Amino acid sequence: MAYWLFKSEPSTWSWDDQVAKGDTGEEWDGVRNYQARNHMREMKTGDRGFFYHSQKDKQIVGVVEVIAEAHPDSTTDDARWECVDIKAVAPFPKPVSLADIKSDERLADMVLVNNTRLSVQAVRESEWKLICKLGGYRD
DNA sequence: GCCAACGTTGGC
DNA sequence: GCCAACGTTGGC
Repeated sequence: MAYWLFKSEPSTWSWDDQVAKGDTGEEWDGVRNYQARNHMREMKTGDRGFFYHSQKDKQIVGVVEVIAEAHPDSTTDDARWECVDIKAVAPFPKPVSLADIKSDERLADMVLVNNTRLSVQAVRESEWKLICKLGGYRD
């Protein structure tokens, strides 16, 4: 199983919006970046991801699950762009902020720290476990 | 609101 | 194929 991180501006698409979709989930559309798209192509049903609020929030607020593998992005006719569907699994009892992550040397290699602009990122298993712990979330 | 970092575009 | 110009993102 692989782990990922999905980043969104809460004013555009927030954790609450995601939760409101329930188990039906929603496609993670609108990605127009090759690196991010390539990550989505690698995703398998059942993979887990963090849901990160950028901009004002700057924290990981919950866990999502991939429920459909890469398919054409319905918001464009451009065949280059694909996306997966995800659903909310559970919120973090204690959201983990960017500042928390930056202050922990064990997370210094996270993409979130080193390539802040990438909207869909890969997360290492060690990072996943540590952040779940920090967030008070039991997998 | 500013600015750094990065990706994309388009002229040559 | 290179590189300058431009647009966007996101942290501060």
